[in-house]
Amino acid sequence: MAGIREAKKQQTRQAIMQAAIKLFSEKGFESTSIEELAKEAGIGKGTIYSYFQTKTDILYAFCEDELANLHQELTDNADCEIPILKRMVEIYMSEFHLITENREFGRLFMQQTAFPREADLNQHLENENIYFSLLFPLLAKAQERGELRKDLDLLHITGHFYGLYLLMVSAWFTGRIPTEEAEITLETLFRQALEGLQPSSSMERFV
Amino acid sequence: MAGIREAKKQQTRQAIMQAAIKLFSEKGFESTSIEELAKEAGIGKGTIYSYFQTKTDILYAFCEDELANLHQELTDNADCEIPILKRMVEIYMSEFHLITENREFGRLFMQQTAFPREADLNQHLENENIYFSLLFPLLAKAQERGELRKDLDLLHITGHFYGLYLLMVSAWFTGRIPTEEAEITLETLFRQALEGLQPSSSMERFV
DNA sequence: AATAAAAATTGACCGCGGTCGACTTTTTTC
DNA sequence: GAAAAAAGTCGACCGCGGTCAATTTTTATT
Repeated sequence: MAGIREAKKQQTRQAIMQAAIKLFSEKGFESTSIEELAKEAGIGKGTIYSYFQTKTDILYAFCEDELANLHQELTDNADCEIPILKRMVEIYMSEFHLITENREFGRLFMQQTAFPREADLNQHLENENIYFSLLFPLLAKAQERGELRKDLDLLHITGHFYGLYLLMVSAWFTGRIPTEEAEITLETLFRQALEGLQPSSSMERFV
Repeated sequence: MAGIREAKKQQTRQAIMQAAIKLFSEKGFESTSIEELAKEAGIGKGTIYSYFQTKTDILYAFCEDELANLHQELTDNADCEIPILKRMVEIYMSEFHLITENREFGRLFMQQTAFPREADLNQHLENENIYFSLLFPLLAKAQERGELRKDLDLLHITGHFYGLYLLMVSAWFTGRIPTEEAEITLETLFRQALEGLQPSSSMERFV
């Protein structure tokens, strides 16, 4: 039987993930040692390292699973026709929700996502592409509808929104905004971005 | 003499910083052990921990020194009258320059600045205030000149620019933009922010 | 079924960051 | 200036993340 090994590997990987979810949730990431994790998963310590390169990789694997689910969900009921502002807030807030669920996971994940180690770049770019494939269609449609300027690069627009999201999450971690204000803050920032920071010609009468 | 102890402490602190700059530059942050650092500074390992709480704190202390110098410099020749776009690009690019000088320092610093550990929040907020005291006057003046909308919160405007800066730095770390494109990218993003992502009334003829 | 080759598992081991109680130096008290 | 108190220094020690040579398990070959 040629499949035994493959099947077992998947099983072991799952066992590690399950143990990780359990122990990380119970005692936190830092307080859980690799040895405990291995014991809980019913394997030896060294074996873990033939499934994950580092301890944090285990965490990221979990985060990416969650994120992949989320993106699938978002893609499935992708309604391109609702206003872009509302839609973008919706998308980013659902990601933000994952972060608030476990602050410590979230911190490490954001650190690694925004400013990744050189070694993790490939994996990072993969995730980014998933993102783009979700956002580009939405933004392109919005351009066609006249909600977004057509002379702007889609990449720059995506980046613009993402940058504002980063800022909001950063502000949350530093305690500058509480969880319940996150959404309104993000919406305000996005609206600012759409309308522009400088007085528009049509608004000159107010200035 | 009551001052002996104080003076010595400052001296020792400096010795640690000097040793850190030397060794971190020579062999990198991760490859330098606390024990080596202590030896280079001519003190015992444990003593380091009565000056810095963690190894990374030594790094941050260095970064903050650099940043404080930079901010002093920027405050000194603060010309409030040049266009806000140009001025903001200038300010953020000079900070970005510090980051490019040592990628690894930069990564840790950005990770910690944007998404700080709970324990470091106080220190973080202090730094943020220095920032605000630099930016607020500039932005307020720009509002008066009519370069920025007066109906927007200064905090949100600051955040908006900072968010775009975060995005640009993130894109640099992920290799999406090379060093020489950093400035033009930042300028593009800032201009987008000023003009707005949606078609302005005065531009409707182009749509 | 026997044997060889390949792959996976393991835990003793390493080096590191960080701790802590023992020790030394400085300051205060009288 | 002697003794007590306070502050500072130190390195053996701890637990952890991560490695690797030895071993076991699976697959390929005949």
